[in-house]
Amino acid sequence: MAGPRVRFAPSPTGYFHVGSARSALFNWFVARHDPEGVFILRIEDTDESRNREEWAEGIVAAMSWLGLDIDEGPNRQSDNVEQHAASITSLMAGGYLYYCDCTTEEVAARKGENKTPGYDGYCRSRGLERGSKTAIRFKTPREGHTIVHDLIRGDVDFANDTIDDFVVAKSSGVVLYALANVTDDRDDRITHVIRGEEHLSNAPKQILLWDALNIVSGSPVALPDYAHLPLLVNEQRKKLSKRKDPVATESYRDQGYLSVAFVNYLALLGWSPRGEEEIVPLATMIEQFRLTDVSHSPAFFDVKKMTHMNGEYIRALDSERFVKESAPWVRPWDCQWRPSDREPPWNAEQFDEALFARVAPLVQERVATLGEVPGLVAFFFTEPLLFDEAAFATTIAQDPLGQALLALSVERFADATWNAASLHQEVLEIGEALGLKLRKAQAPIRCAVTGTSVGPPLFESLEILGKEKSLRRLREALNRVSS
RNA sequence: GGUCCCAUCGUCUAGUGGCCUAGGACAUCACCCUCUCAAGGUGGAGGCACGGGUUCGAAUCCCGUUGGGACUGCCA
Repeated sequence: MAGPRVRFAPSPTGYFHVGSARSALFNWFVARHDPEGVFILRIEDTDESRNREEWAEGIVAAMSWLGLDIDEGPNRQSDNVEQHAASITSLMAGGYLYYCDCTTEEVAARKGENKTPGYDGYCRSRGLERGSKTAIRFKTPREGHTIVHDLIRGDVDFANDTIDDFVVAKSSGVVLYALANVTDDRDDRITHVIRGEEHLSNAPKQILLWDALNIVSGSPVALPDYAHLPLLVNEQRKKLSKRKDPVATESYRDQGYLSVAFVNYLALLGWSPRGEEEIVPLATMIEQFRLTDVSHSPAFFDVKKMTHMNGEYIRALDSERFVKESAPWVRPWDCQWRPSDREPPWNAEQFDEALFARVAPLVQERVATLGEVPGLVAFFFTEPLLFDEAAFATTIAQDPLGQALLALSVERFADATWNAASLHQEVLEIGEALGLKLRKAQAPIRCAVTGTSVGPPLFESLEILGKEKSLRRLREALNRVSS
């Protein structure tokens, strides 16, 4: 028996929605779970306003970043317009469709108090011919029920009389989603339709179309299994909105989320691996994933939790890999891909790759996203130093003891052996001389040398920065007080 | 309004009639570690929406209530 054939069928927009990413991932899981599974990408671009070339490229790029490799495609729905038209022709011939010239206003006006949902079927028996203003509607059966066999939710029962005679083709001739999608799914021999829950109410219409097509085409295709994924919601428990919520996958990439962490987190939204551990290898997810295990209720997209997981993934990288992954943020100029609007505060001349490699281990365990890396190492590469004025004021400017400590440090550092261990010892002693614990004694030096009160371990940083530069900064900080 | 979906800690979830005094993770609080900040360690607080059934026994099954949500386009 052949494996499952699944498709991810996004409509192009300006970015890749995280909800789409999750749908794509679950489809991909189903395909990869079976050695013979096939994952198809079909871009549904039939709406004229949604067919910009770069948008489709964005989808492919985002999926490639996520590691969701495609077996067939990307296919364009717009390449299938002939098949869509053929569906219309045969369905019309079979008596399943009719022309309708009602305007939106007329439909609404006639609806009135009527109990019938949506369109009331006014044109069904008018025997209209094709015209420039005629849309095409489906003759939804008035009797009976349509059952959606949903792998996640079980059987969902829709009474046919609650479904209106929906439009399958616009007056312009363009075939609409419901039919275009079904036609393509039939042609692609899709076995599992896995998509967001917002499509659940489309399912009975599509099943009706599928069955009708089976009859008129003379070549029946087995109905696919359906699986409607729980929605991704915001804090207000509403479907993630492109307006109000940060939903662009690309922006998470820009911020420095690792794709493996992103995927792992996404998988946890509506599904969970066996056992107590949530951070699991991709292969484990693929192996354990079952559509029937997907949860029924909406899931909140919790960036905080994802950030924590990303931190764990970053810390688990070996140092060399961390340096490599950080490249787009620390030396974007020689990277193929670079985050948008995130230039580091230094230029190619100031940056020193070897030096960065030495400090990398110090920052690796301190960041949750790669986008935080430049901020932590900026003092190594920028000149002049950028000061956190509040920190400068409390640790140096307004603290005579801090100034005394800096002065003493300048003296003693001049003859010090320049490595972290002995610098540590020096500062310990300088502090003692002034009656300061190391905690207090390191603060002014840190601020003078790095410009802030927080950062990588100080003594290692001094060692790497070098004696000359460190001493110069200590003096400059002192000078800064008087000016 | 109509149709449909959903309901375990603040959040994501484990749980498929007895193993549940409900487990884990994030967030949160306390303490430990500590040159700052993190990370890490230990511990704490925190949940089965409500009401009826069924059953010897229900977070788990049924019904109802309440509450949330999706859809209701000549968009997908």
